[in-house]
Formats: sequence, structure tokens, C-alpha cells
Amino acid sequence: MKKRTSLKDIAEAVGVSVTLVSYVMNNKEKEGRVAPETAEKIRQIAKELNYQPNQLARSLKSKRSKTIGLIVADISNPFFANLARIIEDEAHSLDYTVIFGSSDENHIKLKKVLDFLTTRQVDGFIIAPTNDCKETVIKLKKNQTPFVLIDRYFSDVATNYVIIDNFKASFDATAHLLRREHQKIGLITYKSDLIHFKDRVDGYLSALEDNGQARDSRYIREVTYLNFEEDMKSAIKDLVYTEKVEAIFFCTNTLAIEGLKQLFDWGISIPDQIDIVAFDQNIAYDFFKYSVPHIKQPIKEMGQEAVRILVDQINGRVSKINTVCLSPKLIAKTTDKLKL
Amino acid sequence: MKKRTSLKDIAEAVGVSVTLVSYVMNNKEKEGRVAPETAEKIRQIAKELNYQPNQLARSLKSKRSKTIGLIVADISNPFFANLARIIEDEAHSLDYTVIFGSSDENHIKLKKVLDFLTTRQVDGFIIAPTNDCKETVIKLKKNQTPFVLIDRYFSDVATNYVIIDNFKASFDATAHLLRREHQKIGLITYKSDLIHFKDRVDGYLSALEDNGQARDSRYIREVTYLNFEEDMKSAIKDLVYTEKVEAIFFCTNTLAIEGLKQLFDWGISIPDQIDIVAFDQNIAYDFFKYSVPHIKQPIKEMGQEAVRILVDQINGRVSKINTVCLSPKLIAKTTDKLKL
DNA sequence: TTTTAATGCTTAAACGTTTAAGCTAATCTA
DNA sequence: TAGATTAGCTTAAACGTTTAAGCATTAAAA
Repeated sequence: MKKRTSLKDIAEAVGVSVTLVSYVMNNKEKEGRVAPETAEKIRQIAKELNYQPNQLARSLKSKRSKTIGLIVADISNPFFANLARIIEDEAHSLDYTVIFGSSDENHIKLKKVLDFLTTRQVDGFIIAPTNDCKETVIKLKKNQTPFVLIDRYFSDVATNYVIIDNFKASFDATAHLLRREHQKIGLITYKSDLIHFKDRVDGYLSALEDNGQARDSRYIREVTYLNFEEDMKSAIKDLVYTEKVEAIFFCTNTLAIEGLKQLFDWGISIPDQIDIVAFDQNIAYDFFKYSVPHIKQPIKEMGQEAVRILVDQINGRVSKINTVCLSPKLIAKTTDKLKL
Repeated sequence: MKKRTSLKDIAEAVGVSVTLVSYVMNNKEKEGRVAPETAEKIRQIAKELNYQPNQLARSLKSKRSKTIGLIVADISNPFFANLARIIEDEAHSLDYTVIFGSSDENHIKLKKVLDFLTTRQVDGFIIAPTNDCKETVIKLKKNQTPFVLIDRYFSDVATNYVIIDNFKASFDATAHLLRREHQKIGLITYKSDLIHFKDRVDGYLSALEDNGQARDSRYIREVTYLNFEEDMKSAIKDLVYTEKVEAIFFCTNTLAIEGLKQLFDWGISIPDQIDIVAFDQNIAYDFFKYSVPHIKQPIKEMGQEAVRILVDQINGRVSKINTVCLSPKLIAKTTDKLKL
């Protein structure tokens, strides 16, 4: 790599001190009291030499790297990829770069990635926390590292976060299925202590209760990340053939996709045999003859709010905790025929 | 953000010079000739103070940021998201972080992102070049900035690149359709000067020629990025209803997805009415009753090779140009019934 | 016993910035 | 005309590292 031109190079070429060049390059000629002709000359030479400031050196001095670290479960998961794109745009518009890492829903990996990015002097983090990472988050808070949790949060740790109203999402989804006169509604979620899953289960149970049914966990199945496909297979088999549920609500996009695959493999017709609601959008649904009812997440707002809150905290514009809970929307064609 | 502990802090706590601490932290006690007891004490205090080196300062000194810039068309496109994930893993394993940006297939945006990331003292780039960005690439080369092109390349500019054999991919796809006895095979591509599209068209034409047909562009349709859906609509309408093609080969995953959507909208049954081959995998295909024939790209190898080549160049281990052309694979069930 | 070598440390400069403080010469005030 | 102000510059220190060079002190070699 060719040597990049520095302030020193310009200073030597013009025959002035580095300081003067710095003032001009930062448009602080007034404070630096630089003669207009000198400023002009500096600007010209800077252009000729194609000067680009070394952000590293700047950061070292200012203790601001103008970089934010994004840690998601998996950047190749469409939900996070979409979120990443929004965050990229928003960050760039505020002159921040984004550096990312995937945790694979594993708190040890998350800590590793966090440490790795911390070394890089990131100004702050946007993190989708994993199961069991509460300690890491608490430590981050103790260190006063600016960060915002996204998609998930901890109810007993006061942090910035941007989430959706998972209770409502789930309540609406279940209510939709109840409106379609189903008696037995299954729910498939991940085995996890993360609060957003608990909220989703809670919304489901409350909708049942609202409908005069018991808060019954009988039709709830939890699958693990590690044994994903196998668990899903038995969950579906169990719900459909043993419990004979009439509908299933899938708590995430990955669950919905895998669940639907298996339902298809069993030759089960949707929504006639099994009615469903999915969480989050997916391109695949565009190809279903039947328009898949799903919870639409306001991804754009989530990403933008997260960046905004983080940058505000980085700049110390705000010291209090900032939490945002956005409203998801159930997308279900009202024209969908009822089951009866 | 609380002040992070620096070498100086440790030095003061132990009562030695910063130099000594630096030697120990870099495991260069031998060269630094540090007494074992001193080294032990330093290590202990460093641990107590939770020392994490400031990579910024290191980079400034070493002129190596240990960061690579990834510029793709759109990080939310599944192909690039998957690629990003591979690149992340590979880079992290070599102690490099990844900072990314999306070009939206626009060469002006690409240049902007490139400049933005350059300021951040990236050690090198992995770039999916856009149409019309040749000048930018040439400039990058002149500056001796290490970079690798990915997915696309320029035949008349000698650069590192990692691509797939697009000619073969397309040839195989077309040959597959010919084997299924189609006479009129359509091809839908983007209007672009990028060589990989030209190669894909060329592979198609050559397959036709090999089959005794003319190298006829009659059934080729080009759509634009800007007017994507409209263009696709007229392309499909034109090919299906005017030209009455029997099969269509889609040159990218985005084209295939949008094309299939429209075919579905027209109520056209696949593969009976229109037979197809898609480029790249997509989750949606998992839900088709008919297993969608598609070109499978070796994404993992692409990402890994790109990082390997880039890091080799950054470290000056290699000065010559490095090009990799990987073999794509046509995935088509041999059991698919022939049309006749 | 004198010279040489090894050991264990420190000093200092550098990477590219930013910014407070200082210096000189010209200009203004009274 | 003396004193104060201002314009236009420079010096120097700092951010957190790395690393060459130097300096005592002790141990080994001659």
C-alpha cells in the first residue's frame, strides 16, 4: 500500500506548520487565525495530494472511533441482515461505520465477539443478546460502555433497548386464530430464558384466557438451537398427530420456515388442515397460494431508533436509560375464509 | 465510557516503564530481557486491571488496522448476507475485523462507501464491483490498495478476484433445459456491462449453438435495477405470451425470485407450462412441490478464498495477481420428469 | 585481574492527529 | 509615542502503542 498523504506532507509542501494545516482541514481557520491566502494554498495542495484524514489518529486523540459494533445472532439470517442494512444506512449518515459479528445464539461466542470488537475501540454496541448473556450485559453496563439491546432485552436489567411489543404480537396472532374458531392452538418457540420468548408465550396464554380458555401450556412446544430440526420434527408430529391441534403459531421466522417445511413434508395442507401464523416476513411466503398470516416487525424503525439512541448516548447527549417498544402488526387478509 | 486501562496504568501500578509492560504483553520477554518475576507481576496486574490493548494505537504505529472493508451490492440480499457471514468467520479467525457497506449496484455510491471506509484505514477491500465502476477499481489498483473483487470482475483489468465459472454455470443450465427437449429457451438478465452477465449470456448462447441452434438473442431480455418490477413484468409477458418460450433461465437470485413471483401471478404452472432454472439457492424453493433446478454457488469457498487472497496480499506474502474461478454446480433432480 | 558479555531495566522517538499556549510583528488606541 | 491589541504563525504536548538504542550492574571469559 502506497503511503497515504498526511498533514505533515501538506505542511512541508506548503512550507507551514502541521498545526496550520490541521486548522484549515477542519475549517477552523477562524480560531486558528489563518490568512485567507495561506488557507487557500493549503486547501489546494491538500487536494492535489488527495489528502484523506487518518481516522485512526483522530480517534486516538479524540477517544472516539466513530465506529459502532453490531452483534447479532447470525448476519445471514434475513431478519438480522435486513436490520444490518438499515443500521448501516443510518450509521453512515451520522458518519459512523459499522463493524459486525455473529454470536450464533451462544453467550460464550457473544462474549468473544464483544471482546474482539472492544479491542477495536468501538464507541458503542448494538447487541441482540443471547440466552445466558445477562452477566456480560451487566458487565458492559458497569464499564459504562454505551450500548443498546435490540430485538431482545432483560426485564431485570435497566438498559437501553429497542424491541417490539412481543406480548401484543403474540396476543394478536393467537386472537386471530381464535377468531377463526380454532379450539386447540399450538405454539412453537425456542427453549430459552430470553424475555421476548416469555412475552410471546404470555401473549398467547393471555389471548386464550381472554377467550375463556385456561392458561394451558399443553400445546406449547420448545425446540433447541442445537437439535433444531429433530426437535421441530417431534414438536410438529406431537402437536398435529397426538394433540390434534388445529393451528400453530410460530414464534420466530426460523421456526416458521422450518415448521412449514415439515408440515409440507407431512403433506399437511395449510390452512385447511393446520392454520398458522408466522413471526416476521419471509420471501418464501410470496409464493404461497395462501397468503401467510404473519407478524410484521417494523425493522426500519427498530434499526433507526437503535442507532439514534446509541449515538445519543455516545455523545453524552442523554444520560438516562432509553427504551423503545414498537408495535408489530398482524398481517392477515381479512378475506381469508374462516374455517367453519 | 469509563477510561480503559492502558500500558501506562499497568506500568505505574507495577512501578516499571511502559516499555517493559509492552514487551510482556506481547510475549516478547525474551527480546525485552524481562526478569521472570517482573513479567509475572505485570501479567497479574494487567489481568486485575482487565487490560485490553488499544488496537487503534497499535494500528497507528504499525500502519495495519487489521480491518477489512467489505463492499457488496446489498447486505440484505441473501447471497451477500451469506457471503458476509463466511467472510466474517474467516476474517475473525485471522484476527481481522470486517466493516461493511452496500453499494446498491450504483458506482457513485460504491465510490462514496469506498472513500468512507478508506478514511478508516482499512487494510484492504473485498468488493463486489458494480456496473461502471471500472475507473474506481483502476484507481484503487494505482494506489496499490490491496483488494479482491468477488462475484464479478473485469476481464481487461488485472486484479485479484474470486468468481465462479459463469460460462459453465449458464451452459449447464441451458443444456439442462435443452435435454428436456425445449426448443425456445428464454433468458432474463440485468442490463449491465459487468462481465459475469456477459459470460452468463455467452454460456447460454454457446449451449444453444452446441445443440445445433443459432446463437440467437431473440429470447434474451434485459431488465434494469431501477425499474425492476415493471421491466420484469414486460419481460415475462413478452417471453411467455409473444415469443411463446417453453423455458426460462434466470441469471441471478433476485431475477429468479421476482420472475417466479410474476409467473405465479400469471397463473403459469412450473415446470409444465414454463420450465425454469434459477441462479443461486433460495429458501423459497424449499416450499415448491417441484424441486427448482438451480445453479449452486460455492459461497463458502468464495468467501474463504477471498479473505485468504486479501490477507496474503496485505501481508505482502504474495505480489502477483491471484485469481480464483470456482465451479458452480447445477442442482437438478435427475428424476424430474422430462416434458415429453 | 581485566575485558567481554549478559541481564534487567529505561529513555526517547515515532505513528498522524488535535489544541492550548506562546511568540513576533503589525496595527490600533489615547 | 507608549501601551495594548490583533493577526498570523509556531512550539509542544498529548492520545496508546512499539521498538531501537542506551545505561548500569552483575556474571563469565581471558
